[in-house]
Amino acid sequence: MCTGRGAMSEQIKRATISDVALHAGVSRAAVSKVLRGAYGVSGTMKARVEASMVALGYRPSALARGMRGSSFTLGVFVVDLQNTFMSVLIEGIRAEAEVSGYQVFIGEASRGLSQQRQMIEAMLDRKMDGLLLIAPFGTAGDLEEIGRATPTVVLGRHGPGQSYDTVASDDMAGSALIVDHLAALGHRRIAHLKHVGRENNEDGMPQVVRAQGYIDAMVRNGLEPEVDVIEGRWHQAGGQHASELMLQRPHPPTAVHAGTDMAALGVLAGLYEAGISVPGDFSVVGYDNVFAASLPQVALTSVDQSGVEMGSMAARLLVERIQGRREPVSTVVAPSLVVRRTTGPAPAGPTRN
Amino acid sequence: MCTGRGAMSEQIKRATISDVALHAGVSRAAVSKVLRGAYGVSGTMKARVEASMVALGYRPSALARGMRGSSFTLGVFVVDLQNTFMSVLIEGIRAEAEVSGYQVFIGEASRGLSQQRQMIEAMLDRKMDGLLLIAPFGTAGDLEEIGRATPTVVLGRHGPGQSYDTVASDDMAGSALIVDHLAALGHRRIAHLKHVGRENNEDGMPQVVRAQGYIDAMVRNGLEPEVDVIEGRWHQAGGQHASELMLQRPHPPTAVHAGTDMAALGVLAGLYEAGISVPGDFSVVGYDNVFAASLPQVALTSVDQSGVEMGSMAARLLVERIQGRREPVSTVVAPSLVVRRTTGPAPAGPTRN
DNA sequence: GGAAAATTGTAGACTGATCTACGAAAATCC
DNA sequence: GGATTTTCGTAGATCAGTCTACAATTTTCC
Repeated sequence: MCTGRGAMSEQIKRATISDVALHAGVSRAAVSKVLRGAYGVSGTMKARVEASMVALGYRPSALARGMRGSSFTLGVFVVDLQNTFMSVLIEGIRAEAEVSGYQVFIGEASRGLSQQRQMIEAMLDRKMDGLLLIAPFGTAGDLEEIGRATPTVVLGRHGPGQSYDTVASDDMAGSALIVDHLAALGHRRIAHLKHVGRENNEDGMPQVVRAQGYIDAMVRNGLEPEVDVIEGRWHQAGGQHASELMLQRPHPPTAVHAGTDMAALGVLAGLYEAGISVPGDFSVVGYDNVFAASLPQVALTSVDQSGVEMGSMAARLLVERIQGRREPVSTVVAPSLVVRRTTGPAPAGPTRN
Repeated sequence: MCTGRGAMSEQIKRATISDVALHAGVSRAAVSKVLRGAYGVSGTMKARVEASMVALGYRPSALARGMRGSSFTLGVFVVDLQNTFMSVLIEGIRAEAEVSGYQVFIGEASRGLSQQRQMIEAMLDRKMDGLLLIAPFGTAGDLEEIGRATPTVVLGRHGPGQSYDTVASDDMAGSALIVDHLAALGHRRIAHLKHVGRENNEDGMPQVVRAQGYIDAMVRNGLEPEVDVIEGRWHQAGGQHASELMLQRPHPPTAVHAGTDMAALGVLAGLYEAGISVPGDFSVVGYDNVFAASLPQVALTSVDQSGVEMGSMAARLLVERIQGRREPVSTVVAPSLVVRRTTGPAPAGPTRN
């Protein structure tokens, strides 16, 4: 194993709890008590043990601690790291987890339900104390099962669940903000891109709620006859494809609620290539307020979900759940509209419809 | 602990190796052998044990396995998840790790060296089998120490290291591609944004190599007198600030090698606000070829580092190292230039100079 | 056909912590 | 001042696996 290169590449063995006990002249149990801040330690002993810990550069093995107690680890499950909104959520999670003494590890699974299941099992295999699932695939039943196995908070899906908590943006209100904004600008033919996944288990998924919110708001604005839901996929290519569909209509819409910034960026790309002026001829609204939306060349009007707060809220709920809460909590965070330069007055056209 | 809500919320206990042994009527050691594919198992017993595993829905605890053997976990350390280039690298890592049977967990630490150290210690505490550090902070000495503690591959820093492997883009060649491209377009006053971090331990950091590559290429193109290195930070705000600095010059450059796409996006934002036309009056080149660069509204000319290959290469090296390799390997991946619409012919101006 | 070698399975120590049970010493009570 | 309670510390089981040493077979060899 050890090559003949001399002693410099020796692996330095980590100090264990036994080493500390030996060094301090106490029992392993005593060191463990100091470590956990448990009852039954005198000030003298505590000081002595802590001095030994420092002297030996001791750090407890999270692995071994996890065997009996908790592993002080939270698992964040993410479907797509490319979406920068995820990292905003994660920032909120991390900040909150830090104050509670938990480490956060992120696992990604972009390729569907089976990969997701594998990733979550991997987290359970490592006895993570709690799971944060960001916009996971699967039915509510799948999530219930996970929630029964370990403390779980689901981000980005509307609850309530039986065995897990949820934190979501108020997608109903978000859609209303968008439609009202466009209607106030004089738009009537306002389309909506609805995401349709491969599996059809869409209970509580944002796409369902946003679509419903869109329809409700259209009705409320007296635009029921103009309701126009285009089904597709919420990524850039999906948005680009949708823009082609819209332009092919005999009577194309003048504005679109794209459902997601990624899709909105695709729509903008499609319109750009078709030579349609934004917002002169067409207004586009996204959802998530990702980084790219704020670029001045893009200046996408979008709905902001205050991701950092959602993240820290979720982490807080998770810690509560780890500490024993059983009643499910379902939280909704109010979104806000960020108006930029992809929305403008409806183009002057035939005034009657 | 259990509230009076009935039996439905019972935690289902996981099957352990003992449960499987009991069910199959063999010893725990035998089950362990089957699990590890170790020598000394008859076909009959193997089949029987595997049947029991399936029957009980058994999954080994990665935690317990890690106590003696390996934890089958790779830790990916990331400085900034907002940068979408990271997720491209991670995709490559994950794909390669999967075939070797390792799980990948990502840890982020955006707030400097001490947070980074904490994160890496957390990974060591969990006995991860190997570490992939993406563009970490710290001196080469810090990295050597980590490499001595556990198998380590560093991404995005130029090697070689003693105790760890490196995978980096050939930043020298990348800078040359940029300068040659701009020079061919007739630009002479080509500036470069150099990142300057808080700590000054920049051995092998991309900013150093890219700056040197820029200078070399300028000299090679006979533009030595025009060398113009602007120091700042490689994020959007840094780029925006740099654009102001450049425009304030008595004799402003006509093109910039921004060092990074994030910085380039900031430069573009600054130029946009100043009403400077791109590429009519000014050409901008980034580095990384992130998602936002490909948006048609942005269309940033950039250097592509083929992140997926870099990621899988790094993972491959890490697995080799885990399997016992000691000699450090230092790899450099060739970059390529993606020409889009932020670069164009140099503006016609005073021909002398 | 008996010695040597290979195969197959088990016992039990070990990993590094937690945590219950218990004994000894000190503090409090009446 | 003896009984009771509290405080402080230890022994040793436990978590869920791995892995070495060894015993009991079975196979191979000459």
